[in-house]
Amino acid sequence: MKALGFKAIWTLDTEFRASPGERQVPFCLVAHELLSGRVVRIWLADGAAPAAPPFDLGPDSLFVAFFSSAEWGTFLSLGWDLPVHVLDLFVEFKLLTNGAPPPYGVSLLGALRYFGLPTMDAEEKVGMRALAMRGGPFTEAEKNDLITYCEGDVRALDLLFAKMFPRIDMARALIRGRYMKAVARMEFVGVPIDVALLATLVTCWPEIRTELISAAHEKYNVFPNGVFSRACFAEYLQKNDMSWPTTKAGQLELNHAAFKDMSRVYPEVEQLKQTLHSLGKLRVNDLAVGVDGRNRTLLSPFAARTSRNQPSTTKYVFGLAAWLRNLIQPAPGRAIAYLDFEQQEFGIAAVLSDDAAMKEAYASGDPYLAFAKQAKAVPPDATKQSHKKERDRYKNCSLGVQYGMKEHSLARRIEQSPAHARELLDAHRRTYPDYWKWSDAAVDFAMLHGWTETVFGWRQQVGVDANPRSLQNFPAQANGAEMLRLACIFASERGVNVCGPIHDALLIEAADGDIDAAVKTALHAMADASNVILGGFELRADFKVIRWPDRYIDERGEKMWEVVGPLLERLKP
DNA sequence: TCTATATCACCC
DNA sequence: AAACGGGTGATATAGA
Repeated sequence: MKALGFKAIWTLDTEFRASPGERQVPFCLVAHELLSGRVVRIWLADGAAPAAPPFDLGPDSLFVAFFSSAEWGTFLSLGWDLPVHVLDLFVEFKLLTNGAPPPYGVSLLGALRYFGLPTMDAEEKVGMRALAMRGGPFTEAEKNDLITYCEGDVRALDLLFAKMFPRIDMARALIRGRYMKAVARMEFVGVPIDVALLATLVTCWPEIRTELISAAHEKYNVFPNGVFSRACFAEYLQKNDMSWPTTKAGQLELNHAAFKDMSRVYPEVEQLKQTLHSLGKLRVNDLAVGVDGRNRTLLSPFAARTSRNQPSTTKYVFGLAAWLRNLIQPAPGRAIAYLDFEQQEFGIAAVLSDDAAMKEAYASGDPYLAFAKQAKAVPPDATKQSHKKERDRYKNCSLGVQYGMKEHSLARRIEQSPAHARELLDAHRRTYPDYWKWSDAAVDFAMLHGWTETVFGWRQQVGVDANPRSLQNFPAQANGAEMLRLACIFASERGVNVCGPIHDALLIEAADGDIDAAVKTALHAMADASNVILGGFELRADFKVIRWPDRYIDERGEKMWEVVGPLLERLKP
């Protein structure tokens, strides 16, 4: 460990209280310096916390923790700086076992058991967690229990670190650790929410539901108790002599796609389709909003096999249906900006495969229309407006290829014959031969060697039963995740308030007068991230700024607001 | 009655 | 045999 060149190596753990949407309330911290043997135990609640941590946070120290965004959240709550170098054993354990889930899970307990290390009694852990959840005030005995428990996890970390150390690629692990700091900052900032609209939506939704249902019930008679009934719908179909597709299990196919298909044959089910769709998803009760009106939740970094974040889809506003993004609104005097990479996966594939035609298509600014031109399906002077339909087909083909889509699904998607879809896919192979050489080789490599990895070493173990389409998609998606992590790191370290990541995008915030500068810094961060991952190739990024009193508007939500908006106006208290 | 599986919703 | 990648989560149904 001395060979690493650090003057101090601290393992550390903190205890705190976490409530939905709120910042952490710190209780205690224990840290162990491995070279000197020094141990620090600090009570952090009741105003007992020091103004700064009692150790050097500079580049000579390494800080080792497990799921350390929690620790850095505690630091931020205390107004402390964050350390320069972080090694996160959760992330490294996740990496070590990626693609072959470990038998006891990826928690600290699971990792300890994986290596045959002694673990704390699970019951004791549950008890201590309950105590932390309950929160203060604590008796002296309870304080002591929490610190002792915290110290137990630090001792466990010491053992885990020793076991894992030989298998850690330190240079890259430190970048991943750096991301865990960025995660803590994003979780700390959160997404500004229009809490008044949220409250109205929550209060009025039951009534809106009732109105939508009773209108549809009059016509179709399929909501007998205020809920959609399959049996009644079957009756409706029979009475009107309508045939309807079924699932493998023999049930009526009731998803949106089926309704969409069938409403072409039976236009009379159109209204029912819309009603069911509107009723489909309004779950805002779990949205984690703090008393300061900000949406904060665990971002679950590195949760996906491709290393993407995977926050809860009910607690994180960007996981909800797109129309609910209208809830995102900067406070008076503030502004937000949404910045996203343009056609990120297409660009990554073009650069990593070094396919000249594909890179040219990306450089054109409209890769999908460029593809259609390269395939000679449209004239060289075609535009988005003049050849909308063709562009849409080539776009769907481009996107589908990334996921390993075949002619059957593509045909369905573009509502053309399988032969037509086949022709598009063939055109892709003809137009981008080097991409296909590279992509096929990547799949072959993964199957032959049993692993695949990104440019920064995010590796996935690959079994013989692996889905080849998943392997085909891995380079684009996983390198995209690497890129966004770097963008988050650069932006947050350069002082931008990053509210959260959205796979290929960032939401940032600043005072109204500072937002343009913040956008500029964030765009630079994204460009730098692209240059690092793609060896000097800069993907373009797009952005939109939203200033109070405006709110985030997602065009996919317009239709829904046409239905919900007026009802809300009429029903709101 | 509880749990596993299927289906569906939504996101990038 | 299937043929769209990575996910979370709610709900309905089947089976132990």
